[in-house]
Amino acid sequence: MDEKYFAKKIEQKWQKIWEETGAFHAEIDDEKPKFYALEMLPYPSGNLHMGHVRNYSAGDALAWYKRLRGFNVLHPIGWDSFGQPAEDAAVKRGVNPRTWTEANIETMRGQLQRLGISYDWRRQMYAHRPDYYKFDQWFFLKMYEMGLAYKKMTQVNWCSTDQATLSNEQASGGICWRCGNSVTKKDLEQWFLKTTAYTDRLLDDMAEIEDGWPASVIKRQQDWMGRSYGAYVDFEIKASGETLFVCPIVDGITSSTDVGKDRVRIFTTRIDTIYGANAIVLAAEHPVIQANMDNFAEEVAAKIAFIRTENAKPADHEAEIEKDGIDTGLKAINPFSHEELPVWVGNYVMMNYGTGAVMSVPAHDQRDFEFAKKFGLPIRQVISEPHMEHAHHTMQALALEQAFPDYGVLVHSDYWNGKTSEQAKVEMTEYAEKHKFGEGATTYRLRDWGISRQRFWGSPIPIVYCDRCGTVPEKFEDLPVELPETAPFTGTGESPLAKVPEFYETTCPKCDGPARRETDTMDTFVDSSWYYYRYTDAENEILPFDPAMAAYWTPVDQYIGGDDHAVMHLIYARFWTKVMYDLGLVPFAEPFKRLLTQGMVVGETFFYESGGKRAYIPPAEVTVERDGKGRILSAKSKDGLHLKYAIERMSKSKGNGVDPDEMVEIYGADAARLFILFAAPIDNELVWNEAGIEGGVRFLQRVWRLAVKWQAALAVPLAARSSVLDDGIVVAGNAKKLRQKTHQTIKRIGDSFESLQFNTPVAALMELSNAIGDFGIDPGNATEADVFAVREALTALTLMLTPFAPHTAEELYSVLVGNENGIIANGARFPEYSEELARADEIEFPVQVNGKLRSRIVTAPETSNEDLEKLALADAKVREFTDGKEIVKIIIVPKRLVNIVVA
RNA sequence: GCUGGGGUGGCGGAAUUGGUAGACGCCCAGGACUUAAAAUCCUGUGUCCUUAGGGACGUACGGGUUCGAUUCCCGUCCCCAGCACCA
Repeated sequence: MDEKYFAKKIEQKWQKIWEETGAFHAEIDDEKPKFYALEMLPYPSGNLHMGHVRNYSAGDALAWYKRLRGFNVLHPIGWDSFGQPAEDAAVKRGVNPRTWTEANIETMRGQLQRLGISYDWRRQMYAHRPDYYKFDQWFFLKMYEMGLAYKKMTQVNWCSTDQATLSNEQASGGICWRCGNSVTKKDLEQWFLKTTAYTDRLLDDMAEIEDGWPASVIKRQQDWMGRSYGAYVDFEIKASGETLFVCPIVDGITSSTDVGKDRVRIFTTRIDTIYGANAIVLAAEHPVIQANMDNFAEEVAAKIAFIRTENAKPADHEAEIEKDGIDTGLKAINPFSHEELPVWVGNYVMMNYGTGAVMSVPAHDQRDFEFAKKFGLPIRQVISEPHMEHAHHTMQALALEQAFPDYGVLVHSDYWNGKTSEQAKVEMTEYAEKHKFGEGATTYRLRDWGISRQRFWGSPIPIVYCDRCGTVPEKFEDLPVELPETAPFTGTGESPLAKVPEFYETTCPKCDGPARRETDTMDTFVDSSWYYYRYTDAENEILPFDPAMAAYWTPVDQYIGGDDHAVMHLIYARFWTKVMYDLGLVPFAEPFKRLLTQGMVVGETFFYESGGKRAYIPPAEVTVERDGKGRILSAKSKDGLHLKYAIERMSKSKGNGVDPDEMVEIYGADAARLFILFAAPIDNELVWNEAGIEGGVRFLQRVWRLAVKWQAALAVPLAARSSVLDDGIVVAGNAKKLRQKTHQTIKRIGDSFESLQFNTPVAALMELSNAIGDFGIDPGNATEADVFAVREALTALTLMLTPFAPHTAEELYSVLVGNENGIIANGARFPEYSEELARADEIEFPVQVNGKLRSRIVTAPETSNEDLEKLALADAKVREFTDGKEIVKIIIVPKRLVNIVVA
């Protein structure tokens, strides 16, 4: 053992040993309980960033902890290696996406290895390699067979200048992110997966996992899927005096929108308020409106067109949009009251939710209320507060200052008067069903998952178009449909694959005639929907994985990753698992038992604004003036420019990133990992500050020096001694106190891991090492009991340090145990704590007078209440506050405190 | 606006769910060692008052419950995140 702590030396040494001994190779073992620790797989952009380091340090700490607890741990990693940046690199720099991707993976794997994360490297999966994406295609065909994959016409964001389809983000603000010209909508046939067929299960199965998932993620998924219970109601439509024009069935709209040529279907969650309807309001894009456009008065048509254009513009989330609309002149008949209502178009009714049509009940819906106020429509209250008299309601409604959306008792509703909202909702829905003008209905916000991408760097969709047979799925045995070596990359137009005849020219799997392949590729969320199953059987060529292997390892016991994947990725993965359940591949429907979302790693950024965009200056090139509290007063660039500053997510483009390699080079992997977990609770945002990491190094050096100091005294190998002291050796004084601290710490750290806290156990380790440092007895004068206590403390410290600083721990452990086989091969376990030893034989009782701390008495924790009372009352400092006063009562909390109440 | 999570020293953060607020670390100051520096070690470090012993105040703010509140209840303010006319 070196006198000094050389991080790099021991890190390289143990990384080599781990690799040579296959220390982290996981194999099925029915003797041991399994634990599947999973972190979200990285996109191989070229470099690891500190967010990755945080994520993987936490996952690795947990994996090590579970190993030490005797679990058979699966801890794998892979590469989310399909996606746009590879293709952008091809467009910009002419590099082949495959070459670019493989090189990046190589770099990042090296970085992860230098951090010493304990992965089973044999199990890596690479989304972009045919042996993996073959099974993206396999799943697609299965879903096609199940009727879950289908093709339909939809609108996409389209930039006509660039001839490119854009994602919503790329079309943000209604302008193309690349060329700045305005974006239009374009119809395109796209493949969809029927996530909506699973919405109820996605929502209902949350009951299974809600204890193990952050409440915020559960909530966001619920909001995202947006289930609401209500009813459809059909209103007959009349064109006042004229014939009504036929309303065509338009694709892309809930099929239930169009129930007939002369009816319009609305969705409501409040059918009980239907007698209060004053109008039917349709979205400007509603098919009934579209069909009658030519028929409307000029100003009506103009207004509708205007609203439609406004709707197409990107929404400004800051401003509240004012209600707008126009009476179309059409009339609708309320099927309950038979009242004739005007049909309006309103800008607040959205075509893509429900049926694109609502009944407007201003008295009981705030939006309808605002609409009615603006256009002077009547407001009729039909739900009363239960205590109010019937006669007062109409008058009151006129005076309403806002809508009354609560449940209550029905009034002004004929037959239904006096019923509660709850009753009326059920009975009125039944009535509508019976009379065939409506039905109970549940609507969702969630749409089907569009997976077509007009890109090269993704898994080809295994479909063939044949003039004779139509749309034909590729045969399973002919998978994978492989990407060609390269394609013309322009970054514009349709999929690059459409320009590669060798790719798209094929024969029909059915009739062998000439046919053309689908040239779109799949969304990369497909890859990440099932990769964690592939780890359990990474080289299977027949199936995505062997169900028996997956049955041992999955479901994932702990998933750790960024909060930003709370909705999309985690819904798709849950959806995929449910499909797999239906296919009989897995015996459960929820893939992740527990989820931990870590906070972002952020840093200071400096920038100036030009043309509405921020131009960033790397912090290293900025002169910063700070106040005594460390807050920034001003910042100047090299050329004297005054800069603005913020705290933002670390990224290359903002120049505020920290290079993990640099951290490892300067401080060592162990210090970097330990510090990033220590610096803040895992779910908090972490503002990176370089000074802190030095504290991490100092701590490891301190531990190292303690080991060096005691090495000679502890020279007898651990194995030669029993783990319990021989009878007859009395452990007392400092040794006893140290043992106490050791056992208290063992308990604390164990508890912390179980509740997924990583910052507090590091603090506890620091305390324990401080306690060893403060032991007060030199190795030269140590008794056998002293040596025992120190050995116990150092051994526990070493083992409990393993999850945070595994290299250092391995090296220290090898010294303690006298061999270099490693912690795992030695069968080391997380130390056991003893309640008995952790108990202090003297504790400090605070003594309060009237709830204020006045003194402390030190005595045995078991001291009786009577004795505590006596001791407290006799205390000189206490008497200053009690003398001459009447003692009302004395409260004693066992093992906690004494509180004397005086008058 | 709605929903969720927060507000504790100069900073990051602890606090066994009602019982000594500020663990641990960073920063800063002083000291030891050194020719010097680095490293290391020691001491101090919530605010105010006090010659000392000590005292008063203190967990966003205002109330309340309690012997006792960072913790529970009511009200207000502020911050962060998500959603945003979802009928």
